[in-house]
Amino acid sequence: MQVSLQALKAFEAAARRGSFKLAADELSLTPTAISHHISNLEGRLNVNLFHRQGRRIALTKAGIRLAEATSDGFRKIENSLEELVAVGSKVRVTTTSSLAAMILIPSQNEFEQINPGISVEISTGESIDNQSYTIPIRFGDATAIEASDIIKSESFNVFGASGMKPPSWSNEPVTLFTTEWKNKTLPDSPLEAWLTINGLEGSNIKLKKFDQELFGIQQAMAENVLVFCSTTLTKRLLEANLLQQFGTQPVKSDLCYYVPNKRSFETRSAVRFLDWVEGLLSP
Amino acid sequence: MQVSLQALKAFEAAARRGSFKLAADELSLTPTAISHHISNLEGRLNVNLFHRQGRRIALTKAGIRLAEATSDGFRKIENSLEELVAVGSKVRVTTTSSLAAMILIPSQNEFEQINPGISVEISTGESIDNQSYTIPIRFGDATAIEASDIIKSESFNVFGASGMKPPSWSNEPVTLFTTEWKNKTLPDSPLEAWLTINGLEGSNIKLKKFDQELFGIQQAMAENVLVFCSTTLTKRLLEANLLQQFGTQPVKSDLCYYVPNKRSFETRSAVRFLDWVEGLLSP
DNA sequence: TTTATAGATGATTTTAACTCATCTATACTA
DNA sequence: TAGTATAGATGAGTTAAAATCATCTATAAA
Repeated sequence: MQVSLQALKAFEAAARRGSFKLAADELSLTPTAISHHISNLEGRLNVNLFHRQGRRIALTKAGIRLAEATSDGFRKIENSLEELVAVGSKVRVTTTSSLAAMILIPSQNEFEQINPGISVEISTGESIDNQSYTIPIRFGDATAIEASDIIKSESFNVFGASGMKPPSWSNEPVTLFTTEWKNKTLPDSPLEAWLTINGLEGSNIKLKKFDQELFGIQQAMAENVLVFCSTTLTKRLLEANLLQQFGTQPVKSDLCYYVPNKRSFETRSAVRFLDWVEGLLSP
Repeated sequence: MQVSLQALKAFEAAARRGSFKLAADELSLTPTAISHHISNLEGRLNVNLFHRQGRRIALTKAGIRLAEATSDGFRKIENSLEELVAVGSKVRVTTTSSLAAMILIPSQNEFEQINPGISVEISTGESIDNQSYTIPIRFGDATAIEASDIIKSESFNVFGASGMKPPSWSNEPVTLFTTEWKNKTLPDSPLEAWLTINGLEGSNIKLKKFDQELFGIQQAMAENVLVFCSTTLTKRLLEANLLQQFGTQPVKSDLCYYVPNKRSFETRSAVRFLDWVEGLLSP
């Protein structure tokens, strides 16, 4: 096409505003630039687009036609751009209650301060809005998931509130909170393996099961009871000295946090956010 | 808008062709230019538009969305431009049979040779196609028409084939062809005024009336008879020595050729054609 | 009439766009 | 499984398009 797009943009603005000066203001140009663009356009098309009566201008019939097409065309493009800019400056994450409440939400502010211009929106539950461009961080079976999608493989250990005395596994019965996933297809939390590793198979343990790790951890802290749970979720609480470990060895599990098709997230904000979350969760 | 339209054009082509190189060929640019444009775009939008796997590229979800919008938008604009270019390179004229046959069609070729790139289409009759952008050259009452719309005011005179002897008005009866317009609202052809001016009021004249000047002129030439008609239509035939005058004075009339809203024709081809027609008809 | 404003026009300057040279990764070929 | 050709990325340098400035004209408002 032998005409310049900028000339068309100038024309579109001038046609819409009915004035070269107003068009110039809108596009942050001088009226001279608009005038040059339009006369260039008219020359190339061999068609007058404006009637000029001294300082007054009015669209010709041909100008009206072209103005309709350019307005529609540019509006379509601009709408799409605005949408993309909005998408590019916002990260929407949906994940489990536990990861959201114990890791993401407490760290959200830090991320936003390091990355001005990116706002983060965290939601939990059954994908509240099914909009695209929302990053799901799911909890699942690492053996069934593409390795490149995994953000963090889960290890488990026993934790207690920071003031607690170390438990004596051999003597009295010990109350231990643990989690039984609502989703039965998930691997169980690896309590047996943990007991084996730590030589505690025969201990007298009274289990209480929660369906989300979050609740078990909070309840354990409130009641001064032990909880068997993810090392990921407890990382912050350990660092803040609200939880403690008791010299036991953590045990690896087949559970993990992952993002389906992680590489397909194309906004740079999303990539940056995911990199940051991986850093947050790595030891 | 903070992104360049040229970058969007480059993106649109690359998205449509699925290759920077092909896009570059299409836009007569180097692949480097496309690459720069697209990475500029991605940077400004904070969104990746293509997945790159080495030398293979594929649109991201965001890229697909933007590609749809840009393709639609640019196509809309380009269609309109093509239409305007077509309109700008063609002049369509509709006029009376007489003007068409005796002036415009014989001169059409000359105009097209002086103005390469402009093609002329001449039609007669009741506006064969009511399309816009067709210039009507009408025959009408000069007293009822905007002065600026008039192309040529009509004068009338008596003509005969070039071999004829001058008529002797006073002696024998003279046969004279003349025109009676089908359209009764038009002023009559000014035969009375012409006789007065030339001092021939009492002559013995046998009138034969045609409803188009063209027919009267052609018939008069064929039968070696005099015809009272427009000086405009006979101009070419006089110059070609196919018709002659006999020393009589022409008489002005209220008839004229005109173009309704002449100034509203905005293609430069149309303006040039009308200027040329005026030149053609001026003495 | 005077003044202020919008636009046209031509020369000059600035900036954005394009290319060139170089490099990397991948696909094709032998 | 090198060897070659091709697509694209990257940074520096060049060019051409686009913007401005200065000047001028026509019109609307005061």
